Amino acid sequence: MGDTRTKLLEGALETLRTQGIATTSARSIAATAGVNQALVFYHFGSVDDLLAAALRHGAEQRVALYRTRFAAVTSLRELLELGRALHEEERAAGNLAVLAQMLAGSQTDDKLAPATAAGLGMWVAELEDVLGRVLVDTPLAEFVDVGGLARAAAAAFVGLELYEGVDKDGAERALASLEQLSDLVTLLEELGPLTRRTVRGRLRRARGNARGDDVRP
Amino acid sequence: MGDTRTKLLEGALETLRTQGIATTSARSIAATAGVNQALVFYHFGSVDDLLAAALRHGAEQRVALYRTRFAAVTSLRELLELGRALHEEERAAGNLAVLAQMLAGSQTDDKLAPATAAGLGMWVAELEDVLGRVLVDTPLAEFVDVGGLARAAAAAFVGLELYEGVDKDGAERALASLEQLSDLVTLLEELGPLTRRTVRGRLRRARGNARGDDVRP
DNA sequence: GTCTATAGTCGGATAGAC
DNA sequence: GTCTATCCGACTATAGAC
Repeated sequence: MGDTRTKLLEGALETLRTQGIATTSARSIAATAGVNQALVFYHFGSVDDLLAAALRHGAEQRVALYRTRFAAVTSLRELLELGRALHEEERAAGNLAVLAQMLAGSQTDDKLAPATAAGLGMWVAELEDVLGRVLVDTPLAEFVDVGGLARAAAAAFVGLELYEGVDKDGAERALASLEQLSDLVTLLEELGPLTRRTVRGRLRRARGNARGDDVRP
Repeated sequence: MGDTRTKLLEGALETLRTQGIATTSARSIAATAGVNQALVFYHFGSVDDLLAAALRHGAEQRVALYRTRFAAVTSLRELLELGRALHEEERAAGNLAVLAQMLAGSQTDDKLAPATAAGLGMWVAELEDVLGRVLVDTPLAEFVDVGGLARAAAAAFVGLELYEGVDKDGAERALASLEQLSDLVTLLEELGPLTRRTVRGRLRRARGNARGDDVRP
Protein backbone atom coordinates (compact mmCIF):
# COMPACT_ATOMS: atom_id res chain seq x y z
CA MET A 1 0.00 0.00 0.00
CA GLY A 2 2.84 2.36 0.75
CA ASP A 3 4.87 1.39 -2.29
CA THR A 4 5.60 3.91 -4.97
CA ARG A 5 3.37 2.40 -7.63
CA THR A 6 0.35 2.63 -5.37
CA LYS A 7 1.27 6.12 -4.21
CA LEU A 8 1.34 7.19 -7.83
CA LEU A 9 -1.99 5.53 -8.64
CA GLU A 10 -3.68 7.23 -5.73
CA GLY A 11 -1.86 10.47 -6.30
CA ALA A 12 -3.17 10.46 -9.86
CA LEU A 13 -6.75 10.00 -8.67
CA GLU A 14 -6.44 12.72 -6.07
CA THR A 15 -4.89 15.10 -8.56
CA LEU A 16 -7.58 14.50 -11.17
CA ARG A 17 -10.21 15.01 -8.53
CA THR A 18 -8.86 18.20 -7.02
CA GLN A 19 -7.14 19.85 -9.98
CA GLY A 20 -8.98 18.51 -13.01
CA ILE A 21 -7.70 16.99 -16.22
CA ALA A 22 -6.43 20.32 -17.53
CA THR A 23 -3.77 20.76 -14.85
CA THR A 24 -2.98 17.13 -14.13
CA SER A 25 0.63 16.39 -15.10
CA ALA A 26 3.46 14.08 -14.13
CA ARG A 27 4.77 16.82 -11.89
CA SER A 28 1.48 17.60 -10.14
CA ILE A 29 0.77 13.91 -9.60
CA ALA A 30 4.24 13.24 -8.23
CA ALA A 31 3.91 16.21 -5.87
CA THR A 32 0.56 14.92 -4.59
CA ALA A 33 1.97 11.42 -4.19
CA GLY A 34 5.10 12.71 -2.50
CA VAL A 35 7.47 10.98 -4.89
CA ASN A 36 9.96 12.00 -7.52
CA GLN A 37 8.59 13.11 -10.87
CA ALA A 38 10.78 10.78 -12.92
CA LEU A 39 9.18 7.76 -11.27
CA VAL A 40 5.97 8.36 -13.21
CA PHE A 41 7.85 7.39 -16.37
CA TYR A 42 9.82 4.59 -14.75
CA HIS A 43 6.67 2.86 -13.45
CA PHE A 44 4.10 3.72 -16.08
CA GLY A 45 5.91 4.90 -19.19
CA SER A 46 3.77 8.00 -19.73
CA VAL A 47 1.23 10.19 -17.97
CA ASP A 48 -1.64 8.81 -20.05
CA ASP A 49 -0.73 5.27 -19.11
CA LEU A 50 -0.64 6.22 -15.45
CA LEU A 51 -4.06 7.86 -15.71
CA ALA A 52 -5.51 4.82 -17.42
CA ALA A 53 -4.11 2.50 -14.75
CA ALA A 54 -5.28 4.81 -11.98
CA LEU A 55 -8.84 4.90 -13.25
CA ARG A 56 -8.98 1.14 -13.42
CA HIS A 57 -7.47 0.88 -9.94
CA GLY A 58 -9.95 3.37 -8.50
CA ALA A 59 -13.02 1.95 -10.22
CA GLU A 60 -12.26 -1.57 -9.03
CA GLN A 61 -11.77 -0.35 -5.50
CA ARG A 62 -14.89 1.78 -5.41
CA VAL A 63 -17.25 -0.58 -7.19
CA ALA A 64 -16.21 -3.35 -4.80
CA LEU A 65 -16.84 -1.01 -1.88
CA TYR A 66 -20.42 -0.38 -2.99
CA ARG A 67 -21.23 -3.91 -4.11
CA THR A 68 -22.90 -5.02 -0.90
CA ARG A 69 -24.95 -1.85 -0.78
CA PHE A 70 -26.07 -2.31 -4.36
CA ALA A 71 -27.00 -5.87 -3.49
CA ALA A 72 -29.22 -4.70 -0.65
CA VAL A 73 -31.36 -2.48 -2.88
CA THR A 74 -34.88 -3.79 -3.45
CA SER A 75 -36.75 -0.82 -4.93
CA LEU A 76 -36.26 2.04 -7.34
CA ARG A 77 -36.60 4.45 -4.47
CA GLU A 78 -33.85 2.72 -2.53
CA LEU A 79 -31.68 2.72 -5.62
CA LEU A 80 -32.08 6.45 -5.99
CA GLU A 81 -31.33 6.92 -2.30
CA LEU A 82 -28.18 4.88 -2.69
CA GLY A 83 -27.37 7.02 -5.71
CA ARG A 84 -27.70 10.15 -3.64
CA ALA A 85 -25.52 8.74 -0.86
CA LEU A 86 -22.97 7.54 -3.38
CA HIS A 87 -22.98 10.94 -5.00
CA GLU A 88 -22.10 12.60 -1.72
CA GLU A 89 -19.57 10.05 -0.50
CA GLU A 90 -17.78 9.92 -3.81
CA ARG A 91 -17.50 13.66 -4.06
CA ALA A 92 -15.33 13.63 -0.97
CA ALA A 93 -13.37 10.45 -1.41
CA GLY A 94 -13.72 9.04 -4.76
CA ASN A 95 -14.01 8.02 -8.18
CA LEU A 96 -16.90 9.82 -9.82
CA ALA A 97 -15.29 13.20 -10.24
CA VAL A 98 -12.30 11.34 -11.62
CA LEU A 99 -14.53 9.54 -14.08
CA ALA A 100 -15.97 12.84 -15.24
CA GLN A 101 -12.54 14.35 -15.77
CA MET A 102 -11.34 11.28 -17.61
CA LEU A 103 -14.43 11.33 -19.80
CA ALA A 104 -13.72 14.92 -20.72
CA GLY A 105 -10.12 14.10 -21.50
CA SER A 106 -11.05 10.97 -23.43
CA GLN A 107 -13.08 12.90 -26.00
CA THR A 108 -9.86 13.91 -27.69
CA ASP A 109 -7.31 11.42 -26.39
CA ASP A 110 -7.52 7.95 -27.89
CA LYS A 111 -5.19 6.47 -25.32
CA LEU A 112 -7.46 7.49 -22.46
CA ALA A 113 -10.77 6.51 -24.03
CA PRO A 114 -10.64 2.69 -23.67
CA ALA A 115 -9.62 2.90 -20.02
CA THR A 116 -12.42 5.35 -19.32
CA ALA A 117 -14.95 3.17 -21.10
CA ALA A 118 -13.84 0.23 -19.00
CA GLY A 119 -14.04 2.20 -15.75
CA LEU A 120 -17.51 3.45 -16.54
CA GLY A 121 -18.44 -0.06 -17.68
CA MET A 122 -17.88 -1.39 -14.17
CA TRP A 123 -20.47 0.97 -12.78
CA VAL A 124 -22.82 0.21 -15.65
CA ALA A 125 -22.57 -3.53 -15.01
CA GLU A 126 -23.41 -3.02 -11.36
CA LEU A 127 -26.35 -0.77 -12.20
CA GLU A 128 -27.63 -3.14 -14.84
CA ASP A 129 -27.71 -5.89 -12.25
CA VAL A 130 -29.64 -3.89 -9.71
CA LEU A 131 -32.04 -2.41 -12.23
CA GLY A 132 -32.79 -5.84 -13.66
CA ARG A 133 -33.56 -7.05 -10.16
CA VAL A 134 -35.60 -4.04 -9.06
CA LEU A 135 -37.62 -3.71 -12.22
CA VAL A 136 -38.47 -7.38 -12.69
CA ASP A 137 -42.27 -7.81 -12.80
CA THR A 138 -42.78 -4.19 -13.82
CA PRO A 139 -43.77 -2.97 -17.27
CA LEU A 140 -40.37 -1.29 -17.43
CA ALA A 141 -38.50 -4.58 -17.58
CA GLU A 142 -40.79 -5.82 -20.30
CA PHE A 143 -40.89 -2.78 -22.55
CA VAL A 144 -37.60 -1.00 -21.96
CA ASP A 145 -34.06 -2.22 -22.56
CA VAL A 146 -32.71 -2.35 -19.03
CA GLY A 147 -29.10 -2.33 -20.19
CA GLY A 148 -29.79 0.87 -22.09
CA LEU A 149 -31.43 2.34 -19.03
CA ALA A 150 -28.40 1.46 -16.92
CA ARG A 151 -26.15 3.21 -19.41
CA ALA A 152 -28.38 6.26 -19.50
CA ALA A 153 -28.45 6.37 -15.71
CA ALA A 154 -24.67 6.10 -15.40
CA ALA A 155 -24.12 8.83 -17.97
CA ALA A 156 -26.75 11.00 -16.31
CA PHE A 157 -25.05 10.50 -12.99
CA VAL A 158 -21.76 11.74 -14.34
CA GLY A 159 -23.56 14.70 -15.89
CA LEU A 160 -25.13 15.56 -12.54
CA GLU A 161 -21.75 15.35 -10.85
CA LEU A 162 -20.38 17.89 -13.32
CA TYR A 163 -23.47 20.06 -13.05
CA GLU A 164 -23.16 20.18 -9.28
CA GLY A 165 -19.70 21.69 -9.67
CA VAL A 166 -21.17 24.83 -11.23
CA ASP A 167 -24.63 25.01 -9.65
CA LYS A 168 -25.03 23.22 -6.35
CA ASP A 169 -28.62 24.32 -5.78
CA GLY A 170 -29.66 23.39 -9.28
CA ALA A 171 -28.16 19.94 -8.92
CA GLU A 172 -29.93 19.42 -5.60
CA ARG A 173 -33.19 20.41 -7.25
CA ALA A 174 -32.54 18.01 -10.11
CA LEU A 175 -31.89 15.16 -7.72
CA ALA A 176 -35.01 15.95 -5.68
CA SER A 177 -37.17 15.93 -8.80
CA LEU A 178 -35.79 12.52 -9.74
CA GLU A 179 -36.86 11.26 -6.35
CA GLN A 180 -40.34 12.60 -6.89
CA LEU A 181 -40.30 10.86 -10.25
CA SER A 182 -39.27 7.56 -8.72
CA ASP A 183 -42.12 7.84 -6.21
CA LEU A 184 -44.47 8.15 -9.13
CA VAL A 185 -43.05 5.07 -10.77
CA THR A 186 -43.19 3.18 -7.49
CA LEU A 187 -46.86 3.99 -7.13
CA LEU A 188 -47.58 2.80 -10.63
CA GLU A 189 -46.00 -0.48 -9.69
CA GLU A 190 -48.48 -0.75 -6.88
CA LEU A 191 -51.53 -0.22 -9.03
CA GLY A 192 -54.19 -2.88 -8.86
CA PRO A 193 -53.94 -5.90 -11.16
CA LEU A 194 -56.74 -4.65 -13.39
CA THR A 195 -55.06 -1.36 -14.12
CA ARG A 196 -51.77 -3.11 -14.66
CA ARG A 197 -53.34 -5.39 -17.18
CA THR A 198 -54.81 -2.37 -18.97
CA VAL A 199 -51.43 -0.65 -19.09
CA ARG A 200 -49.70 -3.75 -20.30
CA GLY A 201 -52.30 -4.28 -23.03
CA ARG A 202 -51.91 -0.75 -24.27
CA LEU A 203 -48.17 -1.05 -24.34
CA ARG A 204 -48.29 -4.32 -26.26
CA ARG A 205 -50.65 -2.85 -28.81
CA ALA A 206 -48.50 0.24 -29.14
CA ARG A 207 -45.37 -1.77 -29.68
CA GLY A 208 -46.78 -3.11 -32.93
CA ASN A 209 -46.92 0.42 -34.33
CA ALA A 210 -44.33 2.77 -35.73
CA ARG A 211 -40.82 2.94 -34.35
CA GLY A 212 -40.79 -0.60 -33.08
CA ASP A 213 -38.10 -1.19 -35.68
CA ASP A 214 -35.26 0.75 -34.11
CA VAL A 215 -35.60 -0.91 -30.73
CA ARG A 216 -32.65 -3.03 -29.76
CA PRO A 217 -32.94 -6.61 -28.56
CA MET B 1 -18.17 38.47 -38.47
CA GLY B 2 -14.70 38.49 -39.91
CA ASP B 3 -13.28 40.71 -37.22
CA THR B 4 -10.61 39.41 -34.89
CA ARG B 5 -12.76 39.30 -31.79
CA THR B 6 -15.26 37.01 -33.47
CA LYS B 7 -12.55 34.89 -35.00
CA LEU B 8 -11.15 34.33 -31.53
CA LEU B 9 -14.54 33.51 -30.02
CA GLU B 10 -15.22 30.93 -32.68
CA GLY B 11 -11.67 29.68 -32.67
CA ALA B 12 -12.01 29.09 -28.94
CA LEU B 13 -15.19 27.05 -29.42
CA GLU B 14 -13.67 25.01 -32.21
CA THR B 15 -10.53 24.36 -30.21
CA LEU B 16 -12.46 23.27 -27.12
CA ARG B 17 -14.55 20.99 -29.26
CA THR B 18 -11.76 19.34 -31.22
CA GLN B 19 -8.90 19.39 -28.71
CA GLY B 20 -10.59 19.42 -25.32
CA ILE B 21 -10.02 21.65 -22.31
CA ALA B 22 -6.69 20.00 -21.50
CA THR B 23 -4.92 21.20 -24.64
CA THR B 24 -6.79 24.43 -25.24
CA SER B 25 -4.41 27.37 -24.91
CA ALA B 26 -3.97 30.89 -26.18
CA ARG B 27 -1.62 29.54 -28.80
CA SER B 28 -3.85 26.70 -29.99
CA ILE B 29 -6.88 28.98 -30.13
CA ALA B 30 -4.98 31.65 -32.06
CA ALA B 31 -3.76 29.03 -34.52
CA THR B 32 -7.31 27.76 -35.08
CA ALA B 33 -8.61 31.30 -35.49
CA GLY B 34 -5.74 32.23 -37.79
CA VAL B 35 -4.69 35.25 -35.77
CA ASN B 36 -1.71 36.26 -33.71
CA GLN B 37 -1.39 34.75 -30.25
CA ALA B 38 -0.88 38.07 -28.48
CA LEU B 39 -4.33 39.22 -29.60
CA VAL B 40 -5.98 36.82 -27.17
CA PHE B 41 -4.64 38.98 -24.35
CA TYR B 42 -5.27 42.28 -26.08
CA HIS B 43 -8.96 41.48 -26.70
CA PHE B 44 -9.85 39.34 -23.70
CA GLY B 45 -7.17 39.83 -21.07
CA SER B 46 -6.66 36.13 -20.35
CA VAL B 47 -7.43 32.70 -21.76
CA ASP B 48 -10.08 32.02 -19.12
CA ASP B 49 -11.87 35.24 -19.96
CA LEU B 50 -11.85 34.33 -23.63
CA LEU B 51 -13.28 30.89 -22.88
CA ALA B 52 -16.01 32.40 -20.72
CA ALA B 53 -16.94 34.88 -23.43
CA ALA B 54 -16.84 32.18 -26.10
CA LEU B 55 -19.20 29.92 -24.20
CA ARG B 56 -21.70 32.71 -23.77
CA HIS B 57 -21.37 33.63 -27.43
CA GLY B 58 -21.90 30.04 -28.55
CA ALA B 59 -24.76 29.28 -26.19
CA GLU B 60 -26.68 32.39 -27.25
CA GLN B 61 -26.19 31.54 -30.90
CA ARG B 62 -27.18 27.90 -30.56
CA VAL B 63 -30.11 28.32 -28.21
CA ALA B 64 -31.57 30.93 -30.54
CA LEU B 65 -31.09 28.56 -33.44
CA TYR B 66 -33.15 25.86 -31.73
CA ARG B 67 -35.78 28.10 -30.23
CA THR B 68 -38.35 27.67 -32.99
CA ARG B 69 -37.87 23.93 -32.95
CA PHE B 70 -38.33 23.80 -29.20
CA ALA B 71 -41.46 25.87 -29.61
CA ALA B 72 -42.90 23.35 -32.09
CA VAL B 73 -42.66 20.46 -29.64
CA THR B 74 -46.00 19.23 -28.33
CA SER B 75 -45.22 15.87 -26.74
CA LEU B 76 -42.59 14.15 -24.66
CA ARG B 77 -41.83 11.88 -27.57
CA GLU B 78 -41.24 14.85 -29.87
CA LEU B 79 -39.05 16.44 -27.25
CA LEU B 80 -36.90 13.35 -27.09
CA GLU B 81 -36.72 13.24 -30.86
CA LEU B 82 -35.61 16.85 -30.93
CA GLY B 83 -33.07 15.92 -28.28
CA ARG B 84 -31.71 13.18 -30.46
CA ALA B 85 -31.49 15.47 -33.49
CA LEU B 86 -29.88 18.19 -31.42
CA HIS B 87 -27.42 15.69 -30.06
CA GLU B 88 -26.30 14.77 -33.55
CA GLU B 89 -26.28 18.24 -35.05
CA GLU B 90 -24.41 19.73 -32.13
CA ARG B 91 -21.76 17.05 -32.19
CA ALA B 92 -20.73 18.27 -35.62
CA ALA B 93 -21.22 21.99 -35.34
CA GLY B 94 -21.74 23.08 -31.89
CA ASN B 95 -21.97 23.89 -28.41
CA LEU B 96 -22.65 20.75 -26.39
CA ALA B 97 -19.20 19.23 -26.52
CA VAL B 98 -17.92 22.67 -25.60
CA LEU B 99 -20.28 22.78 -22.65
CA ALA B 100 -19.04 19.41 -21.47
CA GLN B 101 -15.40 20.50 -21.69
CA MET B 102 -16.14 23.74 -19.90
CA LEU B 103 -18.01 21.86 -17.18
CA ALA B 104 -15.01 19.63 -16.65
CA GLY B 105 -12.72 22.63 -16.50
CA SER B 106 -15.06 24.55 -14.23
CA GLN B 107 -14.87 21.95 -11.46
CA THR B 108 -11.51 23.36 -10.46
CA ASP B 109 -11.44 26.81 -12.03
CA ASP B 110 -13.55 29.42 -10.28
CA LYS B 111 -13.25 31.87 -13.13
CA LEU B 112 -14.81 29.46 -15.59
CA ALA B 113 -17.62 28.17 -13.37
CA PRO B 114 -20.03 31.15 -13.49
CA ALA B 115 -19.81 31.40 -17.27
CA THR B 116 -20.45 27.69 -17.62
CA ALA B 117 -23.40 27.84 -15.25
CA ALA B 118 -24.85 30.67 -17.33
CA GLY B 119 -24.34 28.81 -20.60
CA LEU B 120 -25.98 25.69 -19.27
CA GLY B 121 -28.69 27.86 -17.75
CA MET B 122 -29.77 29.01 -21.19
CA TRP B 123 -30.47 25.44 -22.24
CA VAL B 124 -32.18 24.71 -18.93
CA ALA B 125 -34.50 27.70 -19.33
CA GLU B 126 -35.48 26.52 -22.79
CA LEU B 127 -36.07 22.97 -21.58
CA GLU B 128 -38.06 24.14 -18.58
CA ASP B 129 -40.35 26.03 -20.91
CA VAL B 130 -41.00 23.09 -23.18
CA LEU B 131 -41.37 20.59 -20.35
CA GLY B 132 -43.85 22.82 -18.58
CA ARG B 133 -45.86 23.02 -21.77
CA VAL B 134 -45.65 19.34 -22.67
CA LEU B 135 -46.36 18.01 -19.21
CA VAL B 136 -49.25 20.30 -18.35
CA ASP B 137 -52.34 18.23 -17.47
CA THR B 138 -50.22 15.18 -16.64
CA PRO B 139 -49.50 13.86 -13.14
CA LEU B 140 -45.88 14.77 -13.74
CA ALA B 141 -46.56 18.49 -13.74
CA GLU B 142 -48.54 18.18 -10.55
CA PHE B 143 -46.23 15.95 -8.53
CA VAL B 144 -42.77 16.63 -9.86
CA ASP B 145 -40.80 19.88 -9.85
CA VAL B 146 -40.55 20.58 -13.57
CA GLY B 147 -37.62 22.95 -13.13
CA GLY B 148 -35.72 20.20 -11.36
CA LEU B 149 -36.59 17.81 -14.13
CA ALA B 150 -35.29 20.27 -16.72
CA ARG B 151 -32.01 20.55 -14.82
CA ALA B 152 -31.70 16.80 -14.52
CA ALA B 153 -32.40 16.40 -18.22
CA ALA B 154 -29.82 18.99 -19.24
CA ALA B 155 -27.18 17.43 -17.00
CA ALA B 156 -28.05 13.98 -18.28
CA PHE B 157 -27.74 15.23 -21.82
CA VAL B 158 -24.23 16.48 -21.20
CA GLY B 159 -23.38 13.17 -19.55
CA LEU B 160 -24.62 11.29 -22.59
CA GLU B 161 -22.56 13.49 -24.86
CA LEU B 162 -19.45 12.60 -22.88
CA TYR B 163 -20.41 8.96 -22.71
CA GLU B 164 -20.81 8.80 -26.47
CA GLY B 165 -17.20 9.86 -26.85
CA VAL B 166 -15.98 6.63 -25.25
CA ASP B 167 -18.76 4.18 -26.17
CA LYS B 168 -20.82 5.07 -29.20
CA ASP B 169 -22.91 1.88 -29.17
CA GLY B 170 -23.61 2.16 -25.47
CA ALA B 171 -24.77 5.75 -25.88
CA GLU B 172 -27.06 4.79 -28.75
CA ARG B 173 -28.53 2.07 -26.60
CA ALA B 174 -29.05 4.50 -23.74
CA LEU B 175 -30.85 6.94 -26.01
CA ALA B 176 -33.05 4.20 -27.48
CA SER B 177 -34.08 3.04 -24.01
CA LEU B 178 -35.07 6.59 -23.12
CA GLU B 179 -37.31 6.65 -26.15
CA GLN B 180 -38.93 3.43 -25.04
CA LEU B 181 -39.39 5.02 -21.65
CA SER B 182 -41.04 8.09 -23.11
CA ASP B 183 -43.46 5.87 -25.03
CA LEU B 184 -44.44 4.35 -21.74
CA VAL B 185 -45.06 7.73 -20.18
CA THR B 186 -46.99 8.85 -23.23
CA LEU B 187 -49.28 5.87 -22.94
CA LEU B 188 -49.90 6.54 -19.30
CA GLU B 189 -51.03 10.01 -20.27
CA GLU B 190 -53.59 8.41 -22.51
CA LEU B 191 -55.10 6.19 -19.85
CA GLY B 192 -58.81 6.52 -19.30
CA PRO B 193 -60.13 9.11 -16.86
CA LEU B 194 -60.96 6.52 -14.23
CA THR B 195 -57.43 5.16 -14.08
CA ARG B 196 -56.03 8.66 -14.07
CA ARG B 197 -58.19 9.55 -11.14
CA THR B 198 -56.96 6.45 -9.31
CA VAL B 199 -53.34 7.33 -9.99
CA ARG B 200 -53.82 10.90 -8.93
CA GLY B 201 -55.55 9.84 -5.72
CA ARG B 202 -52.76 7.49 -4.84
CA LEU B 203 -50.17 10.13 -5.46
CA ARG B 204 -52.00 12.67 -3.34
CA ARG B 205 -52.31 10.24 -0.47
CA ALA B 206 -48.66 9.29 -0.78
CA ARG B 207 -47.53 12.88 -0.74
CA GLY B 208 -48.79 13.25 2.81
CA ASN B 209 -46.39 10.57 3.98
CA ALA B 210 -42.70 10.56 4.69
CA ARG B 211 -40.25 12.61 2.63
CA GLY B 212 -42.80 15.22 1.69
CA ASP B 213 -40.65 17.61 3.67
CA ASP B 214 -37.66 17.82 1.35
CA VAL B 215 -39.72 18.55 -1.71
CA ARG B 216 -39.15 22.01 -3.10
CA PRO B 217 -41.94 24.42 -3.91
C1' DG C 1 14.24 1.72 -7.66
C1' DT C 2 15.21 6.28 -6.78
C1' DC C 3 17.54 10.42 -7.39
C1' DT C 4 19.56 14.85 -9.98
C1' DA C 5 20.15 17.18 -14.01
C1' DT C 6 18.96 18.49 -18.27
C1' DA C 7 17.20 18.61 -23.20
C1' DG C 8 13.70 20.42 -25.76
C1' DT C 9 8.88 22.02 -26.16
C1' DC C 10 4.95 24.69 -25.03
C1' DG C 11 2.52 27.58 -21.93
C1' DG C 12 0.69 32.68 -20.20
C1' DA C 13 1.66 37.08 -20.43
C1' DT C 14 4.05 41.59 -21.57
C1' DA C 15 6.91 45.35 -24.03
C1' DG C 16 7.40 47.94 -27.66
C1' DA C 17 7.75 48.70 -32.87
C1' DC C 18 4.63 49.66 -36.53
C1' DG D 1 -5.17 46.82 -33.65
C1' DT D 2 -1.65 43.97 -34.98
C1' DC D 3 2.84 42.34 -35.08
C1' DT D 4 7.68 40.46 -33.34
C1' DA D 5 10.40 39.34 -29.72
C1' DT D 6 11.03 37.86 -25.37
C1' DC D 7 10.71 36.45 -20.26
C1' DC D 8 10.08 32.75 -17.54
C1' DG D 9 7.75 28.97 -15.69
C1' DA D 10 5.85 24.27 -16.50
C1' DC D 11 5.69 20.46 -19.28
C1' DT D 12 7.25 15.33 -21.08
C1' DA D 13 10.75 12.49 -21.26
C1' DT D 14 15.45 10.72 -20.88
C1' DA D 15 20.41 9.96 -19.26
C1' DG D 16 23.10 8.63 -15.91
C1' DA D 17 24.81 8.70 -10.89
C1' DC D 18 23.78 6.26 -6.74
